[in-house]
Amino acid sequence: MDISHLLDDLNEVQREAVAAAPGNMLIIAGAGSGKTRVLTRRIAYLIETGQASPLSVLAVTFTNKAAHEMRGRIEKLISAPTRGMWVSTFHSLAHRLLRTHWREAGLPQGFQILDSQDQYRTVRNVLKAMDLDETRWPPRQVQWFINSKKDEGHRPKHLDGSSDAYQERMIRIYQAYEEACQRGGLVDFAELLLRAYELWLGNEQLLAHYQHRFHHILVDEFQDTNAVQYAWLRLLSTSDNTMFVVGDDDQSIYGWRGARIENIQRFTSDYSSCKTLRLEQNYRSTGTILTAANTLIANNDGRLGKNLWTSGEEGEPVLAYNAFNDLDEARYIVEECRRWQDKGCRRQDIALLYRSNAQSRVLEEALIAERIPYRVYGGLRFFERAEVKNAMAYLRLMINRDDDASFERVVNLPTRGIGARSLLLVRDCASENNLSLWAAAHKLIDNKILKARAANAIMTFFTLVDSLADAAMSLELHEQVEHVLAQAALMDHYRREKSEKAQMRVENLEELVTAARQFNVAALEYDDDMDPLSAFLAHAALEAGEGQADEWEDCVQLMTLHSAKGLEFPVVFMCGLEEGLFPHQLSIDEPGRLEEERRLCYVGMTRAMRQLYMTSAESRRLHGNETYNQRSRFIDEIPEDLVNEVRMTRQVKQTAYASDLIPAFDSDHVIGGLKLGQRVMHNSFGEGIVLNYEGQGSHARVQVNFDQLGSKWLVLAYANLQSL
DNA sequence: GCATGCAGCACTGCA
DNA sequence: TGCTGCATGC
Repeated sequence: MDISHLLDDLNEVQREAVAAAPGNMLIIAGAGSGKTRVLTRRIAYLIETGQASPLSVLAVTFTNKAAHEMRGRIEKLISAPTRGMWVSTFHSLAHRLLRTHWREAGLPQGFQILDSQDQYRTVRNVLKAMDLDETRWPPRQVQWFINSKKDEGHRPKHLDGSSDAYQERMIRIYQAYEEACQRGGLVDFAELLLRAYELWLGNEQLLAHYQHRFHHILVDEFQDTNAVQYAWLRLLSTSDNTMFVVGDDDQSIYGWRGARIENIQRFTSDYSSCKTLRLEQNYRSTGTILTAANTLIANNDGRLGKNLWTSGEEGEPVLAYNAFNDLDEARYIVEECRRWQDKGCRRQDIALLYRSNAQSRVLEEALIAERIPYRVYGGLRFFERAEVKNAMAYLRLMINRDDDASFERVVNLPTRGIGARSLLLVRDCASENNLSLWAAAHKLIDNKILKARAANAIMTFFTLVDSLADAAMSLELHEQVEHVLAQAALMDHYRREKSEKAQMRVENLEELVTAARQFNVAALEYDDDMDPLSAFLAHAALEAGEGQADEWEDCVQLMTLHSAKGLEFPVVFMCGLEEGLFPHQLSIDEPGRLEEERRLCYVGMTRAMRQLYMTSAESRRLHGNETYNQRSRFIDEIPEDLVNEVRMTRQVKQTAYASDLIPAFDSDHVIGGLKLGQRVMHNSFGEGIVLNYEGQGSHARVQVNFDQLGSKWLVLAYANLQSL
């Protein structure tokens, strides 16, 4: 078999990795160093040289995007069909195992996945049932506690709360939450992984089967594995099979999700025969961008050490723009987008990256105003929209009547006369008798505890769900969805609603039918006989609906820095580089978390191929109120000679904030010799920047954001400001 | 039981 | 800013 096409265009280290003799390997792969290429070529090499059959390959990644891309690339490389080869994310892998071995895993056959929204609601219900005050036991905190324990592999029974009353109570809540999930046949994201691990741990035969099957285990983004994932991989690997793991400690950005960067170091000691290779040649970015990123990341301690280099051109300096507010920042960015576009750059080659989703709005508004098409990744995704989740709740109940999360969602939607009082009875009955809500409601009706009216209403609901499930037998997937929308009167419900969003909701429901029609069970790689509806529900929970509509239209790309990982763009704007926003306020005081922010910055910078922009704003409207922040330390950590400060070229023409406070002004307008955005000096407050003004003559006041003291309004006549 | 309006609150990132 | 819970009136 000719394998030259797999090796010819690789550099020396890449080739060494791809064609290495069997054995455990750790590849430290810098950003843009051809990591995915090495991984896919390695798989193709193993198969084409006859060392592996597709059946014996297990390749794991973290995101669906990466998994799809990997499979696609492998398919192009090899002649054999890739069927039977497992290429997927940790979560869908775990899900698949649990589906196949639901009995051994102690789950009902129709178990459903809880996304974090569902999990939050479930936690709240548990707190309610335990009669705990939400202000003392914030559901978010409880949720975080549960997830972090699961990520560590701890069940309530493993935890000791005897020394700490708070801890003790948290453990009891965790316990109660687990019982609620078990009752409802519900599995959250962390549970998928933990259960899959326990499934193998407690089942030698089963484990042996998979150990025997997967001779070649390949892991992407290894730095993002958490304790359970690592333990799971450890279980699977024996002396007979080999691990090929690829990672970059500098790109570990999921510590908050339990990822353990030290798993990389551990790997080399746990697998003593392991060979380590470093991919340091970068094929993506200009020399300037790489040096800037390298210098930045050098501020972190305890790195494995790595220096990216390129044989390509030096390129342009990083452009830094310090806007005087977020609107000005957005205006600058959009203007630059326009310039690139005019120069012939495709819109999809431009990415606007930000730390948190809330930042997208101002950018979107500016793009809309300039009529530049854009696409936002992440944020509220398709399958997370309320109306879509409601429809999905009916579908889930059809498969699993005990799904309490779904029951709560739609038992009275559209309203059918089941009010808070009746539901309270149902919930009480459920927790007293350890029943699901569905079963508890049945019991209440059988025992004639509910009033006739409420009982009838609930009966209507029962009949509806049962008949939907019956009808589903003979319908195609998308017809099932249509049937639900019609029979449960969801479509009518939203058609009647007269809010502005109603139209949108109706369209989303129509889109859901389309999504069901296009959904291809084969795409999920389930070779067992999972029914299409179950597969669709799992797909919705695990894939939240990225890649809906418009994917191919030429659009400017907007996304968080986290979701940009693994992607590359010729032109990248990193927005909102301000202390408190990036690095985020919640991470600033802890060295470990600050370093993770810095790695996130590193990830962002290394997305850029040709031109990198880093923008910031003196003031910003966030969550409804104005904040004033210093420019991010990350910009200062880049060598000055690699950065070009863009000076403000023009003032904003108008502002969209409270227009009653801020009069419109034109660019030539000068107040008392000062302009907006101008730096000034005050005798006692020090230096600052003019943000705003109001009034005229002797009443004129200016708002100045002082570097040390923050923002103040000053009467111009007394302030004695010196312009700088 | 249900629709509506308002006050209070929270809010990083993701499968 | 946007969601949630609660009070209100029907």
